Amino acid sequence: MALAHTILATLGDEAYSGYDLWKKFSQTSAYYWQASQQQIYRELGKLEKEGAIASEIIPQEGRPNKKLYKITEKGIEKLKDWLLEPAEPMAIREELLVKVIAAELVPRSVILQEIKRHRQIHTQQLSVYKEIEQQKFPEQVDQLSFKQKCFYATLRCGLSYESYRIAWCDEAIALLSED
Amino acid sequence: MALAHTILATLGDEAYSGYDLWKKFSQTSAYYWQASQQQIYRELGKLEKEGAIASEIIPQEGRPNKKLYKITEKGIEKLKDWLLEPAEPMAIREELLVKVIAAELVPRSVILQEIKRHRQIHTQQLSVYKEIEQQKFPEQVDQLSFKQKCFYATLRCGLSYESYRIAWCDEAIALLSED
DNA sequence: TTGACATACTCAACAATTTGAGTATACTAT
DNA sequence: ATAGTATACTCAAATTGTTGAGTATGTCAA
Repeated sequence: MALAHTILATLGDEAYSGYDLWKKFSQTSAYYWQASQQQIYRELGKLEKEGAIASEIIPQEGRPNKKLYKITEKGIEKLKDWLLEPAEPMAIREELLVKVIAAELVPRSVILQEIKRHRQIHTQQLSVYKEIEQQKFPEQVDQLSFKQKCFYATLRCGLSYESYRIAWCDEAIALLSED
Repeated sequence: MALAHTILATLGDEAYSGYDLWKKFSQTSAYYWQASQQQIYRELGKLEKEGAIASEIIPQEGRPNKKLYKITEKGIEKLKDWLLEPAEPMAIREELLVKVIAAELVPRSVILQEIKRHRQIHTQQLSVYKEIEQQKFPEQVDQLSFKQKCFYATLRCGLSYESYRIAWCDEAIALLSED
């Protein structure tokens, strides 16, 4: 599964503690994979057991010690093997659409309000991504390294995802508001 | 969770057997919720246990008997209650993006090939949705009933999702092909 | 006549995800 | 003073999702 591989990919760059990974996941990585704290800790435990990552306890003053994880040779091999396997596009599972399907059971305003709320959330997220784009990628894209381009591609995916969602919300609101 | 509610919403229109639901899910409903046969049968069992749906065994000649499920009053209430609760946009979990993040570990052609393969799958799915749009909604959209408009809105979501994915694949291929 | 495919469903096991509580320390603002 | 927030992690339980086998019958084409 992909959480393990996302962690391995992240640890490929530098060492992280579980907590650091969680923060990174809730911030920058949110646009390609989402995971809770508990999931990350458990996955780290599994990966260490199988030898794909190794930890070192860093004593800290004034705050709890942290366990810093690094990827091992074995982990890099595991990641490479996975990269060579094909992956299927992920299934769509969107609660809002299920609600739209059943919308006739409640007053029309209920579903319209809900779509508007989602539009608002996506607009918010879009502006977060736009901020990141401006901060991290102000230069010409062809000046970037391959690695940076890869990261930029995922950010562009997040950006266009939010734009598509907003456009759909507008279309649906127009369609379902008519009398 | 939404699978139960998707089933309830579907049974709101007419009675279905588990097998019929599965077929409907793999065909028309694929663009808002996906579920396997086993998930559907298990969920039907749970829903019947809690009294949200009721079944009737239909003896058939020449093929196995089927268990037809209908929604109950209790099920309709359950569905309505759920419709009134807000839902959060679903988390993005896209394996392809994890692969893009880790792409530097393998030859560039590996990830480019994979993106092209995904582009092909999305193009295929887009044409399926376009076919459905032409077959089921050739008329003026404002002529449709509210219920039909709701269904159409979900189809439009599927259509624009596939278009967005194809556009992203093109962007990513262009970005990552440069030297 | 054999094998593929469709109908119709059940059972079991496992993997992944979510939810919530719990432990501990330290900093900061009211 | 104390409440909120951040750091840092663990444990348990329930739900949801995937994988694969198993049971039965009927149709259709090679």
